[in-house]
Amino acid sequence: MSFAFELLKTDSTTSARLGRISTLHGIVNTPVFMPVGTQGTVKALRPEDLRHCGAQMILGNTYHLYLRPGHELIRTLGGLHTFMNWPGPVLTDSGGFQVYSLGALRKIMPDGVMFQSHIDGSRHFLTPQKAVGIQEALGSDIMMCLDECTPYPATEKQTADSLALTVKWARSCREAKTNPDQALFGIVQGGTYMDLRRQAVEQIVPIGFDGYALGGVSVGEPKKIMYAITEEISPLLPREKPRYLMGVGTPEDIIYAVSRGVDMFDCVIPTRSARHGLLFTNTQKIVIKNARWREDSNPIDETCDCYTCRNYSRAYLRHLYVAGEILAMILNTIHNIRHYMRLMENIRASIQENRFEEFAKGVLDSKANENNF
RNA sequence: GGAGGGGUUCCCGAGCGGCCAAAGGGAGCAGACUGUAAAUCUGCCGGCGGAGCCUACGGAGGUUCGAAUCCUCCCCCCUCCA
Repeated sequence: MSFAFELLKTDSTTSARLGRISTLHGIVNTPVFMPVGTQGTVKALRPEDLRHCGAQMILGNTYHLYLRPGHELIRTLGGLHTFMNWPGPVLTDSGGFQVYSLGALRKIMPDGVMFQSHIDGSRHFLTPQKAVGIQEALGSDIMMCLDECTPYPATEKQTADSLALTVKWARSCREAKTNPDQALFGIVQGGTYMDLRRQAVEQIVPIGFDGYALGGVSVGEPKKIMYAITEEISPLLPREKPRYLMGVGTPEDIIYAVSRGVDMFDCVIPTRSARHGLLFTNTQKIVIKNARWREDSNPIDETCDCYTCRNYSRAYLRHLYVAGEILAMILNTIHNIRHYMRLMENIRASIQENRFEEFAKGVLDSKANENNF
């Protein structure tokens, strides 16, 4: 068993935790933010860009890689790490999010999900067993259970039924797992119903996973609810296992969740926003296409050490974006990912130095000033 | 000199008596994006605080209850023939 989690430190005033995940492909310091690389690539970035930005672990996606190019092909070519030339740790999502996001193209059944491919319309039946099988073929370091990411809004009955399915599938996934070198995480669902969330914990944890995820948040519910779920449920998860808040989030969301004891995050926000021209800084969000940057010779963020900020002006980045140049997406993504990685580095350092609460407050205060821009 | 075609809102371009401040693109301006069907999507885009009014379809007249649309003259542009 090459997967392990070590809890190194817990913050004295909050529930923030400092930890270390060991995998066959390397060490991951937590709290960690994992850039999303759905189709075997973090869009617009080369692996070396990711490394230079400080990325430790990235995501891949079961559903997408199964459809194209096919998990057996990837297995034949040496697994996902080799295939995509990313030697570091990889976490694969199970396709559970696609159960949600491809709502119109799938049918949920007791034993799995009937998907209609968004690529060519062909039909595919994804079961918990298959989801694990695909992820074993991909060779990811952390596999996720197939779940149903319950949509918002959903009635209590719908949510309970959905949760029952997720729990049942979690057991199937656990049983289907054969490779001891790959970790498998369980996922806590339960929508916006706290009782169901607690039940989910009670039912998922005993199955015995290497880590636990909080899923089904950031699907359109009010932020308050997401925070409440995080606050309530995170402490109920086993202390000695990594906690993963799926699909989250904004820098503010991450800081909040870290303060409640969450260790792992992933989100498309930094990468997608970058491609769409929204750039993060400590004090403001920059919509790079805005006319106000037309003649601005400053970098996106004076305090940023990324390749983009060290070499290019806002005016140039605006030009590239407006002109529709590929380089705009590359440079923007490098910046946003580096921004997120620095955020996580700062979070880890502040926990280490027992000043996380102060750090969090500082960041949130400067974020609050965004409204002034 | 002769024959034909054309000048529409920032640009291209439809409209060819009322439903036209004028289709559709583009440009411009702004917004959204949370386990990626996303280099995507949305809104605004003549002026004046709105119902409304004003200014607008090369220019000037005219016909008509009503004109970007019909008529007259003028000014430009393009193609072909001499």
